[in-house]
Amino acid sequence: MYTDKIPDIIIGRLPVYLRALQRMSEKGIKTTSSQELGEHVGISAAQIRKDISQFGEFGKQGTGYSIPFLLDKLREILKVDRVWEVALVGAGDIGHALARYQGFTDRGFRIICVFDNDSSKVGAKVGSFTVEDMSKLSDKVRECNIRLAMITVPAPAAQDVADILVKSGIKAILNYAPISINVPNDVHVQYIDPASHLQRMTYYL
Amino acid sequence: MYTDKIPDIIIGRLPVYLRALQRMSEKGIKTTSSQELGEHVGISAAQIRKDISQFGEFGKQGTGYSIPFLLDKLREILKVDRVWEVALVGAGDIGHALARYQGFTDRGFRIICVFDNDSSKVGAKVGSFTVEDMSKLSDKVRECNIRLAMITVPAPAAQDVADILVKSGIKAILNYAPISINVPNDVHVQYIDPASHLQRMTYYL
DNA sequence: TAGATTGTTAATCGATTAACAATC
DNA sequence: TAGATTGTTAATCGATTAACAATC
Repeated sequence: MYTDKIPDIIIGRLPVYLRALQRMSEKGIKTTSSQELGEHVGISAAQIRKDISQFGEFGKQGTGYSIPFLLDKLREILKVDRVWEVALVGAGDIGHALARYQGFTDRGFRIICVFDNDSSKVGAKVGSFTVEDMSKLSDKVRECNIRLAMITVPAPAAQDVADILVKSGIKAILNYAPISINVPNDVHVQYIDPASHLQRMTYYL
Repeated sequence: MYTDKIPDIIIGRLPVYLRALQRMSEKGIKTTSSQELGEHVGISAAQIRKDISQFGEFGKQGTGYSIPFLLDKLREILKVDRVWEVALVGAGDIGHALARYQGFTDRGFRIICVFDNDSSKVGAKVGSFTVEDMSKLSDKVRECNIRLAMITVPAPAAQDVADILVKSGIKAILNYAPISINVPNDVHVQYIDPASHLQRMTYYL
């Protein structure tokens, strides 16, 4: 175990392991091996052992890994052994879907507010939330000390929204707008763009 | 230029370049450099030149790349110089959002049918589509020779849906269900799982 | 004990970067 | 022409794999 500086590519695989282990756990499975987990997620057993061993000796020779134990450890490593409050900006179709999404529960996240700049949407209900005006965004993020946000506004508005979020203290952004956004080095961005994902596959067809 | 076997990691960056170039083009910009494009997408100029040069000599010393020309080439390489028909399975909130999503137009994709196994949803309208029963899925995919599908069903149903899709001839799947699915080697899968994307960032907070 | 599987090492493989001649 | 920027090479850096001693 050497906790120096873990490569980001390893960090990116941990949520995949965590997700698979959560599924196994739901099925009542209590133990797994790097071999078995690897078959589930499509990653070699050697790589899984190497990845996990970066953080400690979580397995047992001969028997493999205790799923509840490894779940705890991975949640702790990824800091999702708590619940993060998330701000959602954009109350369109995708925003609606996210506001009502059940999949954040038990994975460490909870949306707590929804914003839009469209006055016809402000005040309306989206899931269990009342849409607030964009002008309230900054204060809310600061007051509640929110660190995470999701952007589901149209592409031309995304950079402006990102700038406001960054200025308000947001440190991680999940961007659904199909455009690259520029943020300071200490702010993390992940992109979800279905067309890009599809384009990555059509190359091979 | 050596068209041997392009690494998948390069293919994965091409949609990002394509997206950025499309934005520049919309703004009326006609020319760019590896330097400028790199600043937009957060990738080094050297890497962009290297990636692009895998496919041909598309730039000019001194002036850089013609955006319309590079757009054409990238679309051709990624095979999105045409329109791919896509089947959507799952008419929940995410399915709704995708069915109504305007972002596929001009990026090479068009949803042509929506399926669900919930009899209360079958026959209902989702965007401009009428939801069809899952039992019709296989025939439809075969008849229309559909190669691409998106899965937006709950996790426990995703593997079954994937199996049906694969058996019907689907070769690329965009999976929104938060679970790894197993498919044959010649079928491509991409995952969209907001919780996983967020977990990848909380590590750094 | 015998069998199974980890954690880790060393070797291999692949990706990124820096540098620069070529040339627009 | 002078300045800018490509495409490509070689060097560096990083990731993956194979193998196996340790040990449950």
